[in-house]
Amino acid sequence: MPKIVDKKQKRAEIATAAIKLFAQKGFEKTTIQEIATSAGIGKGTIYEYFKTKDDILKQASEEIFKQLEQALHNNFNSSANPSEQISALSMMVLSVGKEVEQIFIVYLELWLRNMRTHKYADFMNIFHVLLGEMREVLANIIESGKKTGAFRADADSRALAIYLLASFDGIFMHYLLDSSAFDLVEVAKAFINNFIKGLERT
Amino acid sequence: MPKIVDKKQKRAEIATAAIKLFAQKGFEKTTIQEIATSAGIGKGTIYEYFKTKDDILKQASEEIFKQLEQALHNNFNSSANPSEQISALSMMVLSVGKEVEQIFIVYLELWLRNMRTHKYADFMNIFHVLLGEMREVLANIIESGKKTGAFRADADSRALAIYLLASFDGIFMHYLLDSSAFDLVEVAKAFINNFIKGLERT
Amino acid sequence: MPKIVDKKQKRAEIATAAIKLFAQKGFEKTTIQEIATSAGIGKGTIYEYFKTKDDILKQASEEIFKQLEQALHNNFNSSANPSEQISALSMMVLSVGKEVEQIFIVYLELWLRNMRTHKYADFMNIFHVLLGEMREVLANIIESGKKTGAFRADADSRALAIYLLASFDGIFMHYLLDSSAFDLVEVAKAFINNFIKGLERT
Amino acid sequence: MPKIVDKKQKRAEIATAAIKLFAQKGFEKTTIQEIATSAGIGKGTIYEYFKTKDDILKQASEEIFKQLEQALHNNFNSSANPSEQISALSMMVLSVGKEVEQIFIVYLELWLRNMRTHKYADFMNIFHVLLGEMREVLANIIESGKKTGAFRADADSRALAIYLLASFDGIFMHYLLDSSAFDLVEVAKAFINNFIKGLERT
DNA sequence: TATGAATGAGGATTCATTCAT
DNA sequence: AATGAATGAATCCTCATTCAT
Repeated sequence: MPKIVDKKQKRAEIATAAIKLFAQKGFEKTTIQEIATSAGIGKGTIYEYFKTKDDILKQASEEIFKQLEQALHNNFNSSANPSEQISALSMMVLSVGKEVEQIFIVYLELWLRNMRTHKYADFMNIFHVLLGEMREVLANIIESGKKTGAFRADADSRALAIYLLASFDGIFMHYLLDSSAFDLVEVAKAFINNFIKGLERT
Repeated sequence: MPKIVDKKQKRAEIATAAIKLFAQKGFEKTTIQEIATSAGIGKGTIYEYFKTKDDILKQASEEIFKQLEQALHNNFNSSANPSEQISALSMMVLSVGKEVEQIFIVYLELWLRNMRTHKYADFMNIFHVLLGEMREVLANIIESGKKTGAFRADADSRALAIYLLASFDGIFMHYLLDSSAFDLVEVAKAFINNFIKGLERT
Repeated sequence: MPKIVDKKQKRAEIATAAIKLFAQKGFEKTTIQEIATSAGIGKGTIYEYFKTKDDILKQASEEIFKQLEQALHNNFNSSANPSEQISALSMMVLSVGKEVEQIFIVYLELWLRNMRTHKYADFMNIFHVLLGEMREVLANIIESGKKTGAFRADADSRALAIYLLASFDGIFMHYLLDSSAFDLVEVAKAFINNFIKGLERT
Repeated sequence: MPKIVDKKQKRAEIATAAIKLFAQKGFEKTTIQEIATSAGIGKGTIYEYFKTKDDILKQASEEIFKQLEQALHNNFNSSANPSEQISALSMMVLSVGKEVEQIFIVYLELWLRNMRTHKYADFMNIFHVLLGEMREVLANIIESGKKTGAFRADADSRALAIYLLASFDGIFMHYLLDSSAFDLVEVAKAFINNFIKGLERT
């Protein structure tokens, strides 16, 4: 009887090794040999777990979205008032910190790929749903603020939610290009604070 | 020196052809042959104008930043009050429209490349400067608003400028992935409006 | 030694599975995995019965010649006069029918392999002997016809035997390429009949 | 301006080099590198002339049929009486000699490939036509013999033509497997002579 | 100057074979 | 004995780059 292996686990392990490399060098520039070496296995073994190189990217992206989702669900507790909730949610998203940097870079590459094909390929769907959910959550918070009278009644909650979420990608992108240019948390705090101020009734 | 101009012009032409392809397929997946064909010249001729494939990307990125810069400088006239200036600047950046979509995709790929190397390679420097300038312009507008008393005195103008500019990339990125999900201008207007509201004294 | 028989039997079973695949896809294009799957066993198990992939081909060819031989010996009964014997032998060879088509294709591939190496490798020896025997049998029939005065005295029995046997491969080959082009038995009958006519004294 | 090359000629040259190797080692076992080396060019250059490895086989087979056709058309002159014509045609086919041995081996491999796919792929079509023509020519000769009263009126000219042509492949196949076993021309002469005797009226 | 023919380094993928269980 | 996980040698093919014309 052959060695018993948790195929799923091993797939995930390889994907993790791949993500690191994809982040460092990009998908195209990363070779199967490098992934194998990084995963501590033989080149051929990769093909026991993945059909093609693209398949690795697919698995890797699933890994990524799983992590993103987890990071979000773990950290967010919807206590407090709408203003605080927005602030908390924003900080949470942006403070995921170093461990997600790599993830974000691959995430950006995936984004790019999907931009080009102009359709949500496999994996991107997962994210599409996640993004939709987050927009909803955020819009609801704003709506609830409007209901309590804390926020302007004329605020377009969906539009604001969409843009605010998008802005997270933007600031992260700018931050990762040159992290010495500014302090991410500080800048974000100032901005989110201003965003909330814009919402609040006076 | 009758050929000098020609050479420069041809470089630009080739770069333009390249940008289109880079946007469609990505840098790695675009072949020299394709660029040559698209530019209507022979494969070997490319090397009369560019040292390497990377060199084409460099020229392409210069082309891109030239266009971005032009788009910005052309449209922006610093009339009116700070609030209106912010609004105008924002709309201008975001309303560049279809012709810049391709540019943006390549711009994103360049961003990704520089994220990975963790240093501003050649071409990126140009952008670094441009970004710095824009941050400065925006921060100054906010500062001037503070001076006139229109804006909160405690507003961190640099932080807000940094984040607002970054947010443009974010929303554009989200928009280009799925342009049917929302109306870019509408969403941006609502958000910028809120941003200004957050700044204004009450 | 209870396992000995099993082992032999299993070898034969695997070889049978292999022959089917070799006929369909050719030896090179058939993978060990496919043979294993087709035989209903694990890939590794193949190597309990065969040293290498070539070894399977060897066994398969033995299987093939065993079948060919059996088909011949079963059907041939040397009754009647020389003319009838030739006719019967010919028809027997050619009427083996559908079940041997697969066999013939692999047989042809084996032939090709041995043509290339310009030596009778292992398995081919068996056939070499079989071919020799058949030539002998056929030549003897002709000789006996000459002795009884039924056949021309100047007939070169060995040459005719060699060629006639070879012609069976030729017509089978043509038939298998496009079995709709002609009726094998009908064509063969006409030809063999003419062959015998050529032999008979007038 | 680049080197001017007769692409067609070079394709043929490479195909010729390939045929030699295909005959020696078989298509599957012949590597692109080997073909390139044998053709005295670089591995990559092959792909300037052929899309894939299969494409080389296709070109090679065209080369082969061109040669076969030429060999036949060059040598056959329809003089003399039907008996002599048959004799001449047969000898011609079989006496093509050494230079066609290689060709024949590849021809056999092509045959095998097409047997498997059960359809005439590209190249095989050419041969199909050639075979049809030859059957026609041969059948016509027999028919003309029947008309002059030299041959039996009841001879099935088409069947005999089909089989006789097929027999050429058979005897060649046997001869090439072990050319020391018999003298091809001698054996063929005896056989063809007998074939004609079978046809002739008595 | 312009070109495309030539090239080989490089990379994805396949698969026979080994071996630990 | 039976198995399939692991492996790397081997191979096809791509493509940036060079260079002769």
